[in-house]
Amino acid sequence: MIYTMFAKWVQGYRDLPILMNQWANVMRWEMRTRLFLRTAEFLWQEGHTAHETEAEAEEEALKMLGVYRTFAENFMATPVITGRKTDSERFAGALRTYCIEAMMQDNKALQAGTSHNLGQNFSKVFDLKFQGRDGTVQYAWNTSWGVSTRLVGSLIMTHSDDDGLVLPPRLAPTVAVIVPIFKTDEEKVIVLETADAIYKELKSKGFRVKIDTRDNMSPGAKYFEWELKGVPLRIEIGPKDVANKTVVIVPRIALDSQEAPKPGRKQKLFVNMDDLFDKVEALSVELQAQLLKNAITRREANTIRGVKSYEEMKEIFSKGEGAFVYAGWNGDPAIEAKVKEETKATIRCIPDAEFRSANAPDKCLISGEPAKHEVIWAKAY
RNA sequence: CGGGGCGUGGCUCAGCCUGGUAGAGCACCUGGUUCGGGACUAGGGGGUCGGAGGUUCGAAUCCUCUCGCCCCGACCA
Repeated sequence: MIYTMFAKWVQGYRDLPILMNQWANVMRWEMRTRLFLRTAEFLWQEGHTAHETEAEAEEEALKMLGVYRTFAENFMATPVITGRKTDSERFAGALRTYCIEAMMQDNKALQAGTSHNLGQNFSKVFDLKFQGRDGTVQYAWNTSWGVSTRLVGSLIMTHSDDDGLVLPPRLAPTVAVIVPIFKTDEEKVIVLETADAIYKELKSKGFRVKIDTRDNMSPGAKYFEWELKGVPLRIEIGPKDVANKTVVIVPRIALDSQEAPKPGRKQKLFVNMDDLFDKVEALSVELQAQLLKNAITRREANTIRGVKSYEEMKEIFSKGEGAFVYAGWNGDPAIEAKVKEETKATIRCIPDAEFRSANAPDKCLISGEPAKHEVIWAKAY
């Protein structure tokens, strides 16, 4: 449909480049579905472009991969590895398929987004031609790229812990929840008045905040409930706080800048009411960064480089879900098939330079032949 | 499509083998005491046991059929 329209719209090089983006619900026949990661119906975003030159298309494909990476890292706090797919994992009609790969907490890999340089494959099928600067008629160069609601799954599986969901502040519908604490009726009046003032102040400054005034629940029960829902910051305010003009802020995850909490405990930060807004803003920024940092640390701790033999790699994948294993590969699809058969691990990508090992292996781990690429092996969702 | 499992108050499940007054925890309602990490206590409401048929004096329980859901495999973003 999109290429049919492209073919009608594009006559000369001045009509290029052209871009169409759409959000659409997609239905797929899936024998086995998995919540968020593989559903029979899902919402996705797909973009398509047509360009005058191959170089321009390549640039676009890489640019969009970068956009996805930025969103994953800066908003979802989910670190990703950018790279290229091998021929066997490449999108059928593409020249090259690029991807962002994330590691979940069970060490399995999840493809979080893709971007394809389609070459002229589609333009030839749909007769998408234009008259070039030199007067000759040429086929356009295409790209396509997409992400889906699978990103929701990756966010959940990257950050959540035994207490429940953990949401990055930049995406959390509620960034902070205020829990008032009181015993007597007199305390209730005072505390609620102050808590409400704080609530209104934060809200008026554009902060996404909620106040939990339910009186049929103990404060502790509320803490657990909001933690379960992944709210990044909790603001506790009780009679003592009102008297001291302070509040207690409890971050959803431990922050490196604060003293480590005792096991089973959470960090409690005593904050002056006067600079509450600045503090809350700073803490949400810090928490956002902490999430990304924790996820990178976890990924690197479960990444294995310098594997000596295929036997060693098989050993790694025989235990639990394994790891990201960096190894040399001779470029032979038969090797991929063999490893998949024997370990269930596949080549997730040929990583970009930034992610390659300092001293990349020069031999294929499986065949012993000279390595064409350093690749990442992992079990995938 | 092949293999396995499950349907019992709102939720999670026990009871079924060996038929005999439908249960527990959570949730809900009322009172009292509580409230800075999931409150306690006393009382209370709520269930055609997925559906149909059969066996039996008697079926949540045994038999037959049927509907729905879940898990595993191949498949796949």
